Amino acid sequence: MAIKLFDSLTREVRPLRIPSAADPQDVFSFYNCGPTVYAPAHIGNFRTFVINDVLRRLLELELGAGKVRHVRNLTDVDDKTIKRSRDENRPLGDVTRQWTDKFHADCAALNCLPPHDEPRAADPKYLREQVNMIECLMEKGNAYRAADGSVYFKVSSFADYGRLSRVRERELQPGSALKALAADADEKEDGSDFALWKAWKPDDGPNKWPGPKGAAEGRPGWHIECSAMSKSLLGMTIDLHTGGVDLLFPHHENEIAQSECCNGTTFSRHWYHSEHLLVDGRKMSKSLGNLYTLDDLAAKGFSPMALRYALLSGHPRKQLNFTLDSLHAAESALQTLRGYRATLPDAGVTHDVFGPVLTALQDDLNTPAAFGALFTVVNRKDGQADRASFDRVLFALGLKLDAPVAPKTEIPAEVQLLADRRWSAKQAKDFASADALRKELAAAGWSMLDRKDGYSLEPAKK
RNA sequence: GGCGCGGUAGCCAAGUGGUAAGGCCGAGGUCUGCAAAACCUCUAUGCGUCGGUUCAAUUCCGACCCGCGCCUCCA
Repeated sequence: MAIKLFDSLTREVRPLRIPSAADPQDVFSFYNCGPTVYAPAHIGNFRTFVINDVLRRLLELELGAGKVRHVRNLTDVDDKTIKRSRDENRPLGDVTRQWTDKFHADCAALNCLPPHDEPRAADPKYLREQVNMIECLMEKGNAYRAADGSVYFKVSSFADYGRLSRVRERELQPGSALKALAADADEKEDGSDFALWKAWKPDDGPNKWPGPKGAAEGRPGWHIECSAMSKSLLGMTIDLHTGGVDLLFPHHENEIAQSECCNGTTFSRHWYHSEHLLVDGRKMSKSLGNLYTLDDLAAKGFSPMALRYALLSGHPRKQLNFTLDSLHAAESALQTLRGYRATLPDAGVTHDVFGPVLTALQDDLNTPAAFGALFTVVNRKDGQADRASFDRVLFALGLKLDAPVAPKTEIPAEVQLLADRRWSAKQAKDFASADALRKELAAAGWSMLDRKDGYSLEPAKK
């Protein structure tokens, strides 16, 4: 069964290309715009990466692991990374390595499969590719050198510009957007042109590289990295390009312009954009102070797997309002799945009762419907399910059901004493005292869990 | 102002022209001395408002109200 996915360009749900099974060279090429590594990624970033991870997993299940090539880039040279390096007075490479490592650790915690390639924009190999592409655009008359040695893409040279975001149908809000347009208007021939290469400025410090022929030393613009790295690793036409909705314009619009002008062929057969995660009903932002990282949630006692579940609990193409409540719900739901899995026989069932879960995912990545289908089977408890088929859908969703690591909490001596006294009272069948002591423990913030042969203490749940 | 998305039970969230999946919370029960866990049962005559089309609308159409996003380097 083919995977169907909404295509942002044609605005319809349509099947993804199926590579030829007979041709081992024919693989499904999938490029996902990655993070800028200058700070920890926030949970909104991870919504996109988790959704893309489910897509990757689904493709592997559908086509076979060897038939999918997944690339996700790292933006490690841009205004923000350079600013960080300047502010902290350390080399750009140190800064980006630190945050790349953190990103990888967070992805691993969220059980995201590593992409097959993870190219970096500042990698000399890919800097060369970017410069090549800019030179190609200059030769073809799609780009020009500005007075300061920067190079800009000439938007008017590409007739198809704006097809993805339908930017031509929009009218700019006077005041806000127009101001931004004016920022570097001196250097551009036209306000809508965008930078391919940025000439070095003192603020850039030591971060500069030889530019395209005729241009000044400097660094690549943001958009060109994806065009160049995608071409280098996946070829001129790829099967699928994804990212968050905010990348639709201008980033992806500009990528199309660069790639199609340089290569003379279709850039991507399919475009997919996941919607934003909101917090408190608003987009996350530093200025609103509603930005969470994985570490913030860990500090509140939530597991990364609960976040993964919560991020998938809304339809990927709809805004999802994140709340701490949704994390509580996710922890409980995961616990239910854990208990259920323990009841399953290893194998030996003739038909796959979890088919509807995968069907929901294949239908435009409907993750909430997939969870619904999953729990419908779980609740049936008709003995028809086996562990192998359950694990298959868990793989698709990327859910790991390891027992959560209980945070080690020091038990205060007085709490331990109360617990010991209660245990003794219980053994002596002095239930009145035992109950009173349980209340004292609760007041101290502890729950005492009785077993036949002893007890354990846990911090009381809220 | 332009472009786009959304409003479904206490919270979250699928879905369909023919009478509302699922998760969480909550309630009752079984089991435990009690508690916890586990398991069982229950929980929207209703899908923003008002009209229209239809045998039938939450689902289609129109108007309106409310919320959110994007509009040149934010996933």
